Order: sequence, then C-alpha cells, then structure tokens
Amino acid sequence: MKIYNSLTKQKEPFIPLIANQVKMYVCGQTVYDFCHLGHARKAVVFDMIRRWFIASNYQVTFVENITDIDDKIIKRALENNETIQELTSRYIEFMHQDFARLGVMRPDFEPKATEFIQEMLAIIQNLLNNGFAYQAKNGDIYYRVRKFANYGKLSGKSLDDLNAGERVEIDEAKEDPLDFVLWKAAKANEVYWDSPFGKGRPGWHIECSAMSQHILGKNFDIHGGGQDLQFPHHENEIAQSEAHNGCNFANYWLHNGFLNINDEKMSKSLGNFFTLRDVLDQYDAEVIRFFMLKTHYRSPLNFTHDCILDCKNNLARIYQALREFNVSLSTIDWQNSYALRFKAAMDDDFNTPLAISVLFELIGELNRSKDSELAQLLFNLALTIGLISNDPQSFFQAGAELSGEVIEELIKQRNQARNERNFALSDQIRDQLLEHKIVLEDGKNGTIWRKQ
RNA sequence: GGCGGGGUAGCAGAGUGGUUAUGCAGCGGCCUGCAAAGCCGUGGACGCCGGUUCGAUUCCGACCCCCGCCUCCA
Repeated sequence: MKIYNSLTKQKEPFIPLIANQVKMYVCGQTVYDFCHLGHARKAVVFDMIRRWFIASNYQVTFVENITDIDDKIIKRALENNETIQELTSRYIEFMHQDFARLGVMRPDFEPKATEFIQEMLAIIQNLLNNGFAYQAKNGDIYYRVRKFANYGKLSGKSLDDLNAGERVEIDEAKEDPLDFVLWKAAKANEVYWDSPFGKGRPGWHIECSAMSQHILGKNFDIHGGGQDLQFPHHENEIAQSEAHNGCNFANYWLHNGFLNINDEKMSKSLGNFFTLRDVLDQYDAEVIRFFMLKTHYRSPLNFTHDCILDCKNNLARIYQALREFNVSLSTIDWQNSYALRFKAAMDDDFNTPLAISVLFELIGELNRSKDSELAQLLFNLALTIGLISNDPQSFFQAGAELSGEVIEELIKQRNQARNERNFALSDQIRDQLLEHKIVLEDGKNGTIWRKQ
C-alpha cells in the first residue's frame, strides 16, 4: 500500500511501526455548533481510510479528539447563558448523530481536551525545563519556535519567511511573533484549571500532543486532519511532541482537501455555510457519502446541487444492479480481476474515484451476465469503503410520498388495464403515480416501483 | 511577497510516453403496447507556446489562469 505523506510530499510505501497494526490520530472538531459539510468530508475521508485498512487486514486503533475548551466555546456558552459542559455535550451528541447518518464509524477513542489537562501540564513542564518554552510577563506560556530546529518541516515554511509576512501579529509578550501559546493565563470570570504556572487553560495545539501520546504513544503511524490544519496546528504539534519526547512524532501525515460551495470557500461571511444536518435533511445521507468518495480525498471537492443529483443517479445504478439479488456479507476473492483492480486503486493512496469506476465496470458485466457471484462481489467491495449500507429496496422506496399498499394497489389496477389492452387507463395510472414521484418499471418478473 | 496544489470532452472526475477511464447528459439501435430500467453501438478532451522523442495530454522549460495556506478554521 502506498500513501501520500504530507511530510515528504510524496507517495511512500506504508510501513507500520508494528506489523499489521495501524495507529492513527485525526483532529476532530471544536464543539460549539453543528458540524458543517467540511467536517463531514473529513469524517467520511478518514472513515474510508480506516475501513480500507481494516479490509486490508490491519488492526486499526482510530483516535479522534474533541476540543471542548477554547475561546469560541467560552464565548458561546456565555451568550447562551449555560455552562461549557452543557454546551459541548449537546453538540457532541449532535455530531454523533450526524456522523452516524453518514455511515461513519465511531472512533475507538474519542478523548476530550478537558480530560487530559494533567497530561498537557506535564508536557508543558518538560518543555519549560528544556528551554523550549517560557512564561511571559502576562502569565501565558509560549513555545519558543526558534529553539526547534525542524520547525516548518511539515508545512514547508521557513521561520524567516513567516516573520517577513505581513500578517503575523506582533504580540509584545512573545519573544518571537511566531511563538505560540501552550498555556493561557486565566482572565477574570473565565474557566480555569490550577497549575504550577498559575490558573489558566491549555492552548489548542498542546491538546493533540497530549492526547495522541497518551493513547497511541510517543511515536505512531498516521496523523490526519483537514488541509488547513497543516499550518500552524500540525506544525506546532510536531514541535511540541518532538521537543518533548526527543523522537519522531507521527510517521505519516494525511490531509484531506477542502470542500467548496459553488467553487467558493464555505464561510459564514459569504453566506454559503451549510450544516451537515441541513444537507442531510435535504438529501439522502448515502448520496452525500458517495459524493465525498467520488473525488480523491486530497482534491478540492465542489458541492453543487447538480453534483448531488449526479451522485444520486450513480448510486441508483449500483443499487439497481443489486436489486434482484440477495447479497450478504462475505469474504472477497481478491484474485478476481475486478477485486484486484479495486484493490490496486485503493492501495494507491486511497484512489476512491478509480476504485468506484471499477465497480461500474463490474456492474456492466453483472447486468449482462446476471451472475449472482458478481453481485456478491460488488456488494462486498463497496462495503469496504462504507458504501451500499442500505438494502436496495429501502434505497429505492423508503420515504416515498405514497404508502406501499396504495402503490401496489394502483399497480394491480394498471396491470389489469394492460391485460385488457386499455393503455389509456394504464398510462393514466402511471402518470398519476409519477405526480407523486413514483416511477414504475415493467420487468419480466412483474412491475416494480421506485422513488423518482 | 513566501510555500503548496491544480487547469482533461456538455457536466463530474481518474489516468497514461503510443492502445476505451468511469458515471451522468447527447446521438443511433435492441427490449417495451408506450415508457422506465437494462443491453449494444457512437460522437466529443487533455490551458497557451516552445523543447526532448519515431511519437506527448502524459517528460522538460517559459507563459497565462485558478485555488489553498501564511490569522481561528475540517
């Protein structure tokens, strides 16, 4: 298996630290609002990667953290006149619901930042002792970026270039404008934790260093997240963890591409901000999942209504092919030429668009041959990336405007009319159903129906 | 300004130094009472300019354009 490593900017063979095991950590959400479509892409992408490792017989430990303390959370809780815990636990629950609809498996571990304060403090203490951190006059503790020789190795940035940039704010408390905060001294009326350095709360970056190390160890296989986290978040994690432990942090860094709306970055100010919840109320969840997998995980993904319609048709073709078969979970014969090509695509940096195209070629043969073994293969291959989680019947019929009984009765009447060669009546019944977005298909085994 | 990614047929989206990506849409046919679904066939492409090569969409160079990061962000 080859994967693209953001650290080296090239595809590399994947060599786990322990044979047949994958330890991976993904940066999760800050929970002060509903998940948006971008969060959904990250969730689906890393779920797909996790599933493919599992399908490839790896034992996977999947960690995704939750940031449940930060400026926005404090602000929002104040606005809502509720505790931070009330706010965050509510949105964690919403996140679980939304991701479940997308077919995303729950992480093996889902650590919350507030549960690892002591671990963070231990790292900060050690960084202070080693001279990688200092406490400023305002009580904040900062990481001394210049002290870490490899700073910039992930993002490809040099400190001097960054310093020369116009957008770096000058903060007088810092020795260097690029130093970042490890511990924020508590302000009046703010939540705080006691520490040897005074009351305060952790900075964002230190959370992930502490949680990943605690659960996966100092050095683990894969660290993932959205492309936007590469700098400064992931760069800072590396600086903290490697300065603290004196060894390599994550061996492979994976970053998913961004999700755009009509070719624009999704943002609240542009008014093109979609919560996952709203989208799932409008479109079938599996269509959204398919949409996110039919583009390579590192490419930008553009969300438009037409794209989603296209995906709906694509998925319908898959389900249509499976409709007349009883498929079930079974082992895959990886020697089969379709399975072989599917695997080759997936093993090449998780090339889901290519893998899915193999499925469509398989469907062509399946439709011609009606070979039930091919149907079985199609189903099980799709399942390795979390597709085809419904049975065809519910994909085509669930949520129809009319009840099944009513439709079946009308089909019966129509078929009687057809037998009597009363096509005017039979077409009238079909049009009547179409007005309710019900499409009829007359096949050799009788008439079946589906949602439009 | 610095760093990184990209420009492929109507749309979406892979890939490759010479041979069909794939799906949707289009066109012709089969099937059907007619449709739908499915099947068969088919047109249409690699931003621009040079270079390397027997041959480049694919490699190299210049250029144009787009996007992301450099500030909280999946």
